[in-house]
Amino acid sequence: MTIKTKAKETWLTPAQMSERSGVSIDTLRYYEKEGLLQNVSRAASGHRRYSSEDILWVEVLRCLRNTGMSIDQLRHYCALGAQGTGTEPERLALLNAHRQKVLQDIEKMQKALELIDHKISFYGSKTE
Amino acid sequence: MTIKTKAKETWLTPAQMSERSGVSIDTLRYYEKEGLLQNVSRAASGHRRYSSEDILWVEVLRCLRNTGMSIDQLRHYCALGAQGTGTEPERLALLNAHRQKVLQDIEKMQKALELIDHKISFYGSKTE
DNA sequence: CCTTGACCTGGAGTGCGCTCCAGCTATTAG
DNA sequence: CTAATAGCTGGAGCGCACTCCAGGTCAAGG
Repeated sequence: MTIKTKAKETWLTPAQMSERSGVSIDTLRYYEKEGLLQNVSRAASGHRRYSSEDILWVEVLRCLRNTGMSIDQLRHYCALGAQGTGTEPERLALLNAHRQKVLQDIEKMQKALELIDHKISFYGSKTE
Repeated sequence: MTIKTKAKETWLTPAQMSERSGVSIDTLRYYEKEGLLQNVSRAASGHRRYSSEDILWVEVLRCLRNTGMSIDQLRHYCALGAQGTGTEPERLALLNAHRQKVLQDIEKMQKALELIDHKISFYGSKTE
């Protein structure tokens, strides 16, 4: 159970959050709908107010998304987080598995890069 | 103009080509339709027969696709190749631009990896 | 009071890169 | 000859990750 410190936080409006995180407002709402972003606060008006915690978490989400984790996997990971204590081993396992995948992806990219470089060097000489 | 050596080549059927290249038959046809795979030979029956050149080229296509080049960009690159001599500088430029993008992507992945590792190390200690 | 603009919701639409399908032809095994 | 297998075509369909839209609410400025 994460205890939110009641200290004055600077809440961000959707527009500010979007600007700050580089994620569109629509996508933020989409993430929330999919359960990737939980317990987003609301102003009396019903408008969202994002906390600094949310900012950090969206950063993590983007990091995982950018490295190829699917929304579905992310949803699973977040669901574990929501269940709280006891799920840490599984969460850790998921992260480790993802880490391996990213390492492999990087390797593949580097292999591909070699081929591209090779192809480029062909153009250096006259014949294709 | 690429002059095909008339020497006995071992032509591959679509099924063989698919097996060999790891690209599905449907995708091979799709690539051809999109102009990424040109002048594929045909048997008298009308069935495709892929040459060893085709094998090599599909490998290049996959390499570029795997590193994030879009079908659209690939189409452009292939169109240049089809136009023949004179387009080499532009082709080279495209490859170089792509190379830069791949380098940046690798860097981003490595940055992301750091965050993931950091997150993983958190689970090593007890608090999330 | 009226307008403006940011935000709300549920749901429809989009773009990409395939993937599948119907209906047909050709080749091969028995 | 027949049946099974592989391939052909044009076009429809799919999954993912958003992205957009209609129709409505709310708060502030003039």
